[in-house]
Amino acid sequence: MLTLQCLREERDRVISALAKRHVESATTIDEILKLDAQRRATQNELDQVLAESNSLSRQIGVLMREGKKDEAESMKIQTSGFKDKSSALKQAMEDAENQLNELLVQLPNTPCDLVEAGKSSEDNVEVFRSDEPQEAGGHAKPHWDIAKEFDLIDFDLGAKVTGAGFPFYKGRGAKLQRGLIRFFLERAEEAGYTEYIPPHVVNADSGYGTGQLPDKEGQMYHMQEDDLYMIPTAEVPLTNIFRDVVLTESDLPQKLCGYTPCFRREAGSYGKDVRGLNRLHQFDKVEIVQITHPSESYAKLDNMVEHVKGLLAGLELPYRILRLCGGDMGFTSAMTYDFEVWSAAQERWLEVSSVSNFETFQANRLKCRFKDVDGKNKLVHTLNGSALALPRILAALLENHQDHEGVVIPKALVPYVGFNRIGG
RNA sequence: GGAGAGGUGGCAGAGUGGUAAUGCAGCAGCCUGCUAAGCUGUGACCGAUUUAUUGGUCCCCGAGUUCGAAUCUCGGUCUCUCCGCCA
Repeated sequence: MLTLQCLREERDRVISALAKRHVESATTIDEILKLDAQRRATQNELDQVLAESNSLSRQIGVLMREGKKDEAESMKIQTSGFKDKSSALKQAMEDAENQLNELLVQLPNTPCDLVEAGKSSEDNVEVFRSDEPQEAGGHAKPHWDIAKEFDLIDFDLGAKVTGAGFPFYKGRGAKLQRGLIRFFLERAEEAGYTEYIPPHVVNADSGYGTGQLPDKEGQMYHMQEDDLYMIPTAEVPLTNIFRDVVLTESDLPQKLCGYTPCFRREAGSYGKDVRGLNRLHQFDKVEIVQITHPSESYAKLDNMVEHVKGLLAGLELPYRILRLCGGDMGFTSAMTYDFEVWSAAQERWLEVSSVSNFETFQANRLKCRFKDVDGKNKLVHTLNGSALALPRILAALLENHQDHEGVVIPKALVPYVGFNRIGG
């Protein structure tokens, strides 16, 4: 969430930045500032009461030690009233703080200067397009047909055993999946990311830390009995490693990566959007995360974009990169690049990666800071990106690399999957 | 799942009702005739402010008892040991 300090000092800049998201924030922010002032005033009053009561207690302590019980008893009488007064003030302070937080949590991150205003995905800016040709063949088979023909994925079986959106991968389909994961992880390792295998289930504090809670409560599977959430992305456990952590400046940047399954309820999706591998309740993804010094987060964002470009080039897939406009960006992000691969049979773009800089928005919730040269604690910047999400990559591989007899595996991937084509 | 023990600063470690000893490490300053020793300071969070200071909170978390809680009571959580179950 946004910091109070930022709202106090840069009220107008925040309002105009949020306007890029079509969020009208002036009223909320002014209400927050009012509550903030109120809270501080209450705290001053409370501190005074506590100071007086502390000093009396201390004096009683001295008298007791000296054995002057009568004097101590008479002094106790003076303390009556402090308790009511202080608990009333505590309550008032807590109320103001709760109200303030409730409002603060509703404000999304401020988009960075480069981000266009824009209303929807229509207004995203294409910043790059690869040289790979986008086949637009009426003859191209959709991936669900290819998957069936070569028995790579069984959607019906998944529906029987679990439900729609939970496919089985079989035989070469499973190997392809495993090979892709290894390919992505090893490329990340070469780029200096340390691999983690995190828990696939997290507690509510972690969900709050990265911003899934309270905003996107309904997106995650929740295990009521233990109050735990299945992760919608490895971003959640990986970034929460740094919750309540103070790093030293030389620890920065931290670069980590991890493969996990991701679980999303995706309530309300339907139609061609969810056909085949387009949208699943469980899918595999390799995620990269960086924790950086504020001065270099945008340079690192560029590095991450380059890294993902390298992966897609290795897979020889046609793709484009979009800089999301204010209206289409996620709640917590200050700037996001989406990667989309071309689906030859569906003749449309499929999102396979989203690379974002959250600046201090997550760090503020996480309380992840570093000690700067002056010994002051400052919030870090957090970034993450998919590198990459598997199902749509698999779909694009099957559709774009098909020939008359089957599917050709791109050279870079062959060592990881152990075969160079499917069929034929 | 059952029984027991425990959680104090970066680390070690005292503290059974009067407001957190001591040691080590790190950092900064001072001193010093040399790989040293010594001395001083040293956290986080929320505030006030004349930026020199200054109030409050923090002994795993939350409630309670008390003028006063690291210390007593209740609940939670995590760690360790033993038993049971188990890939």
